[in-house]
Amino acid sequence: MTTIADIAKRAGVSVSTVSYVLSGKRPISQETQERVHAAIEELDYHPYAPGRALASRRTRQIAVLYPTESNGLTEFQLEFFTAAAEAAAGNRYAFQLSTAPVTERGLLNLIRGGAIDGLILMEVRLHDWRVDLLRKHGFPFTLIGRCADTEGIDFVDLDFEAAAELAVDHLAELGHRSVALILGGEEQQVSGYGPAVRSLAGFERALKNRGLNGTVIHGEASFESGHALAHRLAGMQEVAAVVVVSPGVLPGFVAGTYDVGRRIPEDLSLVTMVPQKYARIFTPALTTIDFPADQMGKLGAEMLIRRLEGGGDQAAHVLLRGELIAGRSTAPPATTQAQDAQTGTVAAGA
Amino acid sequence: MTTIADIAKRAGVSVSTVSYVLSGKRPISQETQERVHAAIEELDYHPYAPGRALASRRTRQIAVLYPTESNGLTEFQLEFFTAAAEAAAGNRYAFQLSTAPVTERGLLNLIRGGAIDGLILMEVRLHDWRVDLLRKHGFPFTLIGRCADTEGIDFVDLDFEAAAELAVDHLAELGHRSVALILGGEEQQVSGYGPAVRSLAGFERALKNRGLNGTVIHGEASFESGHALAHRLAGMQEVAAVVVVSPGVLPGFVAGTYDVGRRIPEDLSLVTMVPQKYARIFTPALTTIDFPADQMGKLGAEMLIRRLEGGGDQAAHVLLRGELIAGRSTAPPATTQAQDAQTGTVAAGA
DNA sequence: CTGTTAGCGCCTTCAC
DNA sequence: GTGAAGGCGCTAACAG
Repeated sequence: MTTIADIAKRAGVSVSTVSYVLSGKRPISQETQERVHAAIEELDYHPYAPGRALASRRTRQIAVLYPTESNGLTEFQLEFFTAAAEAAAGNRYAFQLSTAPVTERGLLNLIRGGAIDGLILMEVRLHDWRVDLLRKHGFPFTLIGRCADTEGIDFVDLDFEAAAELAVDHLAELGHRSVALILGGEEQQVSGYGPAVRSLAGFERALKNRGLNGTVIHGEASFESGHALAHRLAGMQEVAAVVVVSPGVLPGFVAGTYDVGRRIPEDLSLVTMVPQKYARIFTPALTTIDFPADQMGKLGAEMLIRRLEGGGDQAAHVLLRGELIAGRSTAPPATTQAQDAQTGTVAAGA
Repeated sequence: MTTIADIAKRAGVSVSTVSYVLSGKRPISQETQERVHAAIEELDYHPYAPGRALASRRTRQIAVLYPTESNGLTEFQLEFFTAAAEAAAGNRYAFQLSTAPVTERGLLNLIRGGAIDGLILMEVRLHDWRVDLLRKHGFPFTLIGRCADTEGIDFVDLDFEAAAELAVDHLAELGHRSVALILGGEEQQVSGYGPAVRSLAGFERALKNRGLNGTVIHGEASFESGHALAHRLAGMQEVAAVVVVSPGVLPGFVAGTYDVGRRIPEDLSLVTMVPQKYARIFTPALTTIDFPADQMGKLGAEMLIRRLEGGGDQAAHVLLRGELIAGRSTAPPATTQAQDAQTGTVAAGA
């Protein structure tokens, strides 16, 4: 194996010079640089990461913690991961996908093991022990979603409160006076799962503002559960408008709705919160509040990396607002034009 | 930071003893082991990966190479990744997702950089330079898909040839005499993309066996392209049965089919090759040949790890066969029973 | 602008 | 069954 010592010898310089040529951390004469680079070419040298990591105490690896048992958003997650991985690669960082360590011991092992420089946390709870632990140990991290106390920590989140309001407004404008909200399991409210808690808050606020009637329904993230919900909703005659927040129930819910003989949008207006790419799979295309998963992945990774590179004196708080894209699942034949547009509001502050 | 030296001192033993207690690579007396473990507890020691990696020349990291520009199967990829990540974690390996290095230089950097022990390759071509390069350098890897010469290399692949036959048989039994096959872009045939090449072969064989007429159509992996294909197919009156191999065209194709006033399955029988979970999203649920993405991810990771651990003297060749799951997209109201079953044939040999 | 050198934390050969 | 010691490849003081 070729090492910098070989390069040094070949180029007639010292090892540190080679190291500095590579890192650029101190000025090296043009001529020396060229000799070193020539040697690197000739000997086909590739820096050896573990050596580097041991000496510098940095691995240029980041990881995303994604608990598998979570209510998989499928399309969303994939876009998120690939965008994050690309952003990482663009900054010459490796991107690691970790599904395992939900235990304190596991997480400790991860951050003390020295294999990664920073972490991206998903599925964050309002009060999340992982956040507390990372903070306590001073380990760099970024949240996808956010906890209650965001003092000094980076996050990028979706504005589910605004999204729920937007959804209700949309349905109200279609003439509905009674709207149902379908969330994930009730334990999500209890455990303070952001999307569940905040969309509920936005929902209630919008109802009040508009003077509408509302019903909140919980369902598990499975096809069967969604299917059952459709049946249940069919029994509630007065409700012909529904907002589905939990993506997991969606396939079953839509299928179930047709199974009970209700058509979308003729008999039931539906607004969802999934990527447009996903919403468009359904027939007819669902109306959705489209959140830019790829932007989140990119931002999440970049925020973390910036912090790792020392640029993160000020915490970055990014709250993305989703845009409502009408499918054919709500109103009389709305626009079906493909549009990839999306908007986001970005705010920085402590 | 706590190191094994600290542990050694605390336990009153030498550093090598601590190391051996941790690795179990040589017999240590019960008593000594206990003292060491006690010290580890008290000092809250966590082994430091880079040190370990530098000394042992192994990182316990594997990576999957996933070219982003590929025709993303979304659902499939996500299931695959998470299953692979879990399998890796189960064997105490970290799982890395790499989207970047399509260049020879990038790949060389990756395998010479020492950051990973082995690679999983996706989107393999019949003649794939990456395979040649890895083979030449003796770097451990596993294929998802397979190349022409699989001598001595591990792979897990889907049997697209059998799948295409199965699809045609199914359609023939429904009474169709003329069947269309929708593939991805034509360049996939040229570049020898396995799924495209092999499903075409199976398609043609099945046509011949059954004495049917066939049409082959290529489309890009985009909504718009799929939409256009539906229009095009509508112009071919005699064809009321179609097999869609490329998942990318599916959403657009289905939407387009409805847009031209054709119903599925009443006016058009459709068989696809996507995960059932995905097929079920469509309304009505699509008939699909369901490949177990999670099994592939698990197997791919495990095969690689087994090889890394020295168990891989014999190359493992795994060819998974998909099961046809009838949705409501083909025949007169077929079974809609949810069934998660799947079968696979496993063959070992050089 | 360049060289010398002492580690980074751990593994493993060699000696006992 | 246990110790001692020499690296693994690279970085970053410290010297000039």
